[in-house]
Amino acid sequence: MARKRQSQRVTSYEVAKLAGVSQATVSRAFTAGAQIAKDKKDRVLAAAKQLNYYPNSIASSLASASTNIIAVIVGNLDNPFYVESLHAFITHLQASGKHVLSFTISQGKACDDAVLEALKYNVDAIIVTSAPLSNDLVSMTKGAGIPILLFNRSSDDPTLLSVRCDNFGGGQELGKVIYDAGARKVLILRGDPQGSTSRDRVAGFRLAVQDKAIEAVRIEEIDGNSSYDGARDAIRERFKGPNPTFPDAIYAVNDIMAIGCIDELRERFDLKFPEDIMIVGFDGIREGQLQPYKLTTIRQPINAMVLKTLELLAAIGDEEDTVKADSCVIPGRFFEGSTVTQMEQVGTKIP
Amino acid sequence: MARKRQSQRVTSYEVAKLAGVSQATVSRAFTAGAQIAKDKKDRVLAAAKQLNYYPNSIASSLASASTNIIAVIVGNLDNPFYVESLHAFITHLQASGKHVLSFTISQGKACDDAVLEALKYNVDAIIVTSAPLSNDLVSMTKGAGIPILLFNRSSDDPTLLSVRCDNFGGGQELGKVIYDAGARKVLILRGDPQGSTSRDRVAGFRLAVQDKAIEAVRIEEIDGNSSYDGARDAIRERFKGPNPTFPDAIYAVNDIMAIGCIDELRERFDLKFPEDIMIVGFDGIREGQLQPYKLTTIRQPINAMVLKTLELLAAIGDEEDTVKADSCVIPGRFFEGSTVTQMEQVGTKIP
DNA sequence: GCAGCCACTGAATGCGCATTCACAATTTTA
DNA sequence: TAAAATTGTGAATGCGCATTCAGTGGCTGC
Repeated sequence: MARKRQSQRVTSYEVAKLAGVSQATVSRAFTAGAQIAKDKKDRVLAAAKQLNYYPNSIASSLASASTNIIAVIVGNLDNPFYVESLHAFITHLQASGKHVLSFTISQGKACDDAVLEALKYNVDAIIVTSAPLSNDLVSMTKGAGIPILLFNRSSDDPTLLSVRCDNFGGGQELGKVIYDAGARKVLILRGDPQGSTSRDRVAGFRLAVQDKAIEAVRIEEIDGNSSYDGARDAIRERFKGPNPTFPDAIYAVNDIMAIGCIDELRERFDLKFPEDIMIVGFDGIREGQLQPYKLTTIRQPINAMVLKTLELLAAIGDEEDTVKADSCVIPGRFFEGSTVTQMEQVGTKIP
Repeated sequence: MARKRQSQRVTSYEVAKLAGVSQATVSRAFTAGAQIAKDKKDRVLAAAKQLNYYPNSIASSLASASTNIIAVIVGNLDNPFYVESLHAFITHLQASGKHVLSFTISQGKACDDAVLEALKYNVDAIIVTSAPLSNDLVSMTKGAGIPILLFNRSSDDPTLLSVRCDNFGGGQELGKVIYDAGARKVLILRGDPQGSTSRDRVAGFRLAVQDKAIEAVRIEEIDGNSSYDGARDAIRERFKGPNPTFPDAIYAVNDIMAIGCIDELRERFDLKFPEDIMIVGFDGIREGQLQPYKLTTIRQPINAMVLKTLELLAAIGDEEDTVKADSCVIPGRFFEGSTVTQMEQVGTKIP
């Protein structure tokens, strides 16, 4: 049934016949940098245009063992951060003649199935953004010689390359900001408890506020499931009952949860930010910068991270294993919104 | 250089040898519904597992002329509506064993390049969400026998299948709501002036408010580029200068522009919705339902639209051209937010 | 007991292209 | 001018699998 298609498609043999050359020459005409005389190439291209021929990438992939397809596995498209990342990957890969095979994983599931599918298609590389990965699969990708890269997460496996933001450093910076703004009672909204990202962001924050031994900071941690709804639920649960007491500040380890917090606290308690309570997020998603939020956060340099990832990919292609894993932590950038109380600038100017 | 990979990969011949069968039998073991005895199949699968074999989909695609890949071309990932659509496509296609090759098109560009790339990969179908398409390309897809479907847009070409929301009807409904709420001076924020979507939504709206001959409605139209920033710019421009006068209501033909309007008007004039000015959007994106917006809108049934699209795809596979194009307009659903003045309910209950 | 049928299997072939190899047609060098 | 290097080309081959075709063996029914 699907069979008729192949007869409809023009092949390089037909072009070769029309152009009066061999099929090999047609192939060369469409291969950048191939050895072919200019006049023949022109003749081939003219014949190809006349017949409406375009190369069959599938056949080409089979013959050359390179598909020009990159698999991008996205953990959670409900989080705009991953949407923006996927967008950046598609845009940049498209610009360099590659293609993106997209997979999504529902929250909390392993991405093993997606990786396996990607392997079947012999993709040139696999990029995993969040989502856990089993060791078996990693060894299968190694067996297949297909590079696999982690984006925005790290792994205990040191042979796995990963590109991520400096989550620890970013957390630290936010901790400092929150402390300097005077918060001494802080609620931390964690994301995925398994994930390295949430863990690092919390650890950096804690270090920063505990460093300041001048005055103790009381910290409480709850889980927000890395999602808007999860955050709202967690906040609702935490502050249920009559007359809840609020912390001085909330640190949500990603922006989408911070937004959930704000919405929930505004709706139920009509709280003002930062007057009643301060809040910071992490990621720098567009939604956080909408006028009703103006969230103070650490902006992840998505573009730089994506470019770095693609750079690594290219490097792997060149010389197998010479890539240093430590070069792949990129600093985030503090974004001053209006959800943290402004202190007098003098203090922060001390070198 | 990329060459070594192929030697690493286990092939069906090796599995065949280990299992003591022919390669053809291995192929059958991995083909659902193929004629193969149970014991042989078990033996093959065991051997495959032992060798870590998995079929090469590229080779399989070449041999069978079906890739199980669907190209999804997304016009504008800055608009959350398209993000949600892409997400839905990926999720549903993944569930049925298909794969998504994603392309994005920058605003206003034609999607010809992406279509051509998709053709090269011999995809099973091409889905285009927004973005214009040249006639040449359409005929090429026909020549290649690859179905092409429009999502959320229509075309003058009647042979092109398209699935979309009832934009005209939705616009009409919003017009009615706005009129009934008492608005007599309305500003319409158009999207892409070329696109059928914006046009239909405006036309329906106009019909509804002009229908009510009781009292004339003054309508003004400006362009918002279908984007958040575009809407903010348009609003800023429109209401610059001292003491601008505002309309009773704004109709943004999509939610993301409505949000841009709200942000701009809040920030510069501290307007309240719906007290100072009413506003409605179209799409029903998640952002519009955040607590600070609660946008009144028409929600596009993305899931239903996506499922319908995939259904059409399946139908095309079965029996060439028997698909009726008119069955593909799906009604949207009015979502009552809090950006339109509530009227007493009595009036609306009149049959 | 034999024709006929069915379920299954393996050998062979081709999908469309890239690539290797050998060779012809140049051009360069000795 | 002969030899060597260079460039360009076509024939042949294989990438890994699905599929067709021609069986083989077991079964049923008469």
